[in-house]
Amino acid sequence: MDDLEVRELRYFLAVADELNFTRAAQRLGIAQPPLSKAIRAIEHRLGVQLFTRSTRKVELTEAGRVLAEHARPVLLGVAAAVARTRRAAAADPALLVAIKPGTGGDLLRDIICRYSLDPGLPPAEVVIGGWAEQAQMVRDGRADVALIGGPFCAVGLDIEPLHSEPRMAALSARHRLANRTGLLRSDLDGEAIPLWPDAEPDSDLARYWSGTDRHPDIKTKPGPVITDMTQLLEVVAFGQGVAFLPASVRDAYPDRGVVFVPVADLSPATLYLGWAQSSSSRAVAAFVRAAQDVTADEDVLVEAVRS
Amino acid sequence: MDDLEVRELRYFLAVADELNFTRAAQRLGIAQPPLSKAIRAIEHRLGVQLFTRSTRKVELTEAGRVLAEHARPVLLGVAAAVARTRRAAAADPALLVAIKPGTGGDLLRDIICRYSLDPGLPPAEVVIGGWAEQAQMVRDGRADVALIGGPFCAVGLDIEPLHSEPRMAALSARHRLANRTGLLRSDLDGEAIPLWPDAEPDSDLARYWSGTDRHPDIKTKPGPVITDMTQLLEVVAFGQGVAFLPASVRDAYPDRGVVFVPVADLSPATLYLGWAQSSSSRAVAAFVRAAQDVTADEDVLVEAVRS
DNA sequence: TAAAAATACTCCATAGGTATTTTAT
DNA sequence: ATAAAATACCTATGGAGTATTTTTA
Repeated sequence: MDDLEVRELRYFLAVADELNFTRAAQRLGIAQPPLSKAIRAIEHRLGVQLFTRSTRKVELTEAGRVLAEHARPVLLGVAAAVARTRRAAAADPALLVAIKPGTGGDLLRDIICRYSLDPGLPPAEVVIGGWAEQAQMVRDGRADVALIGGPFCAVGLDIEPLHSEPRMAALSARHRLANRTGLLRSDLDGEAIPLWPDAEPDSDLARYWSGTDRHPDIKTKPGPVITDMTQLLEVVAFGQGVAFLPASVRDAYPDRGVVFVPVADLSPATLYLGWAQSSSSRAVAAFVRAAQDVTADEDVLVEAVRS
Repeated sequence: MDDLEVRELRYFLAVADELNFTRAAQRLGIAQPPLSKAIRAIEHRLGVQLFTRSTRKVELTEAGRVLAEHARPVLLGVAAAVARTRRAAAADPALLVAIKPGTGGDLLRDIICRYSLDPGLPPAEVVIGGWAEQAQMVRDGRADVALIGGPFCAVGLDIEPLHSEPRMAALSARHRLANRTGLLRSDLDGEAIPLWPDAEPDSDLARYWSGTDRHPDIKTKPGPVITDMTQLLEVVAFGQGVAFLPASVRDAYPDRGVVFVPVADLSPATLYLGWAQSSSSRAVAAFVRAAQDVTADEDVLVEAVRS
C-alpha cells in the first residue's frame, strides 16, 4: 500500500521525460506493454493519476510533476550510495576531486598539497569530467568534491566560493577593437558567440558564456559549435567569434593570436568548491577546510602585495 | 550489475540497525533465510562486503557504514515522494505546517495570515506532531514546512531562524531561590531535571533541556519522566525538579504555582522555520517569505518600542 | 551446547515478453 | 487510416516460506 521501488521510479521518469510510452520503453530497453502496466500499477498503489493520456497525447498531471521532481534526487541518491559504497570497499579508497579540463592549476595543486599534509586521510585523486558535469558527478557519487566554474545548479550540493576573477573579452588579434585598453559588453553587441554543444540557447550557462547574464536585453548571434578551450581560442583567432573568459585563461594557454581586453560590465568568473550536501565524510571535510585555508592565505598575500 | 532496490535498502538498514539477522527479519516481518539471502545478493551485486559476520557477531564494514549513511536519506526521499504526490492529487491540496503542541501562538497566526493574503496559493493547515518530530515530518513528506524549537538535526532541511528569546528557570513557588531576581545556571547545580522520554541522556536535546548545553561540566540529576508541557509545569510546581524554558511559556500557560527567574548564562530558545532542502514549491517559498516578512515587521516594531 | 547464520528446497507472485485490440486524431 | 496505448495471455525469474545444517562462542 505504499512505497515505490527504484525500478518503478526509473520507469516513471522515463515516461515523464518522453511523454510517450513507446519511446520510453525503448529507452528503458523493455517492451511497451509491461511499461504501461507498471505505470498503471504505480497509479493504483498510490491512488493517484500521474498522467492524462489518450492514444495521441500523454501529459503529466500536477501530482505527476510532484513525483517527477522528487524522483530525480532519489535516483541520484541511489546511484551515489552504490558508487560511494563500492569506492569505500576498494583496496585504495581515495577522495575523488572532479574538475573540468583546464581548471585548477596552481590553486588545485595548493589545496591538494595542504590536504595531503594529514597522512591519516585517503589520498586525493583528480578525475576530469565533461564540461558541465562536475556537479552531477558529486550528486551521483562518481566524485566526492568538485571544482565548479561558471553558473551551475547547486541542488543537492553544499558549496563554497573559492576564487573570483574578472572576465575579459577574447578577440582575434586582427579584430577592430583588439588594441583597445577597455570595453563594455555593448561594444561587442552583434558579434558571433561560439556555442558549447550541451548548453541550450538562453540557458543560464549560455547567457554566462555569451556575457549576457548581466545584459538580458542583448541578443546574441550564434557562432560555430566548439567542444573545448583550444578549439574556442582557435575560432576566436580566426575571427569567427568572440568569447568572455577569465583572465587566467590567457596565462594557461600560450599565445594563439588571441588578445584579451578587459570588459568593465561582465559578471566575474567564480570558481566554487562543491560537495555532497551534509556529507559526513572526514576526508571531504578536511578537503573543504584545506581549500578554505589556501584561499585565505592567498587573500592575505594579495592584501600584502597591495599595501 | 548496479542499482539497489528500495526493498533491499530497507532490508539492509534493518540489519545495520539490529546487527542481528533474526531480529531484523522479525522487524521486517519476513523470515530470516530470505533476509540473509537478500543481503548476500546485495553484497554480490555490488561486489562489496557489507557485514563481517559469524554466527555470533554481526558488524558493519567500512563500506557498510557508507551505504547505511546514504541509504537513510534515500528511504526518506521515497517516503516524501509518495506522501507529497498523494497530497498533490488530493481534492484540496494544502500546505502542511508541522508544529509541536504549544508552539507558534501569535507568530504562527501572523505568518499564516500573511501567507493567506495571496488567494492563488493552497491554504495552510497546521499539523501537530510529536515532540521532536517536526524536522522528520518535513523530511518524509508528512509536512511541507515546520516550526522547530530547540536543537535539532538540520540534515535534509533548509532552515531560517525566526525568533530567539532568553530562557528562564522555572521553579516551584516554594523553591529556595524563587524570589531571586536573577540566577546563573550553576546556582541550580544538583537540581533534578525532568526527562523527555525520547531524548536519550547526554544527547544535544537532553543537554539543551537541562540547560547544560553551555555548561558541559555540569552533571544533571534525572527527574521524573514527563511527556508534555502541562505535566512538566506540574512536576516543577511540586518541587520535583526545575526546567529551563523560554519566557513565552509563562504567558502561554496560566499560573500554576511556578515562578520564572532569569538565568544569565543559558542558551536562548530559538524558533526555526524548516522546509525540504531545495524545495521548488511555490507555496513553500511563499510561506518562507511570509515568515521573513512577519519577523522583519516584528523587529521593526521592537526597534520602534525601544527608541 | 545453544544461538544464530547459512543452505536446500519448494511455491507463487510478478516482471517482462508476444500477439492483439481499442482509441483518438 | 494510423500511431500509440490498452488488453489478454504466457513464461520464467526470483522473492519469500519451511525444514535443516553448519558454525562458533
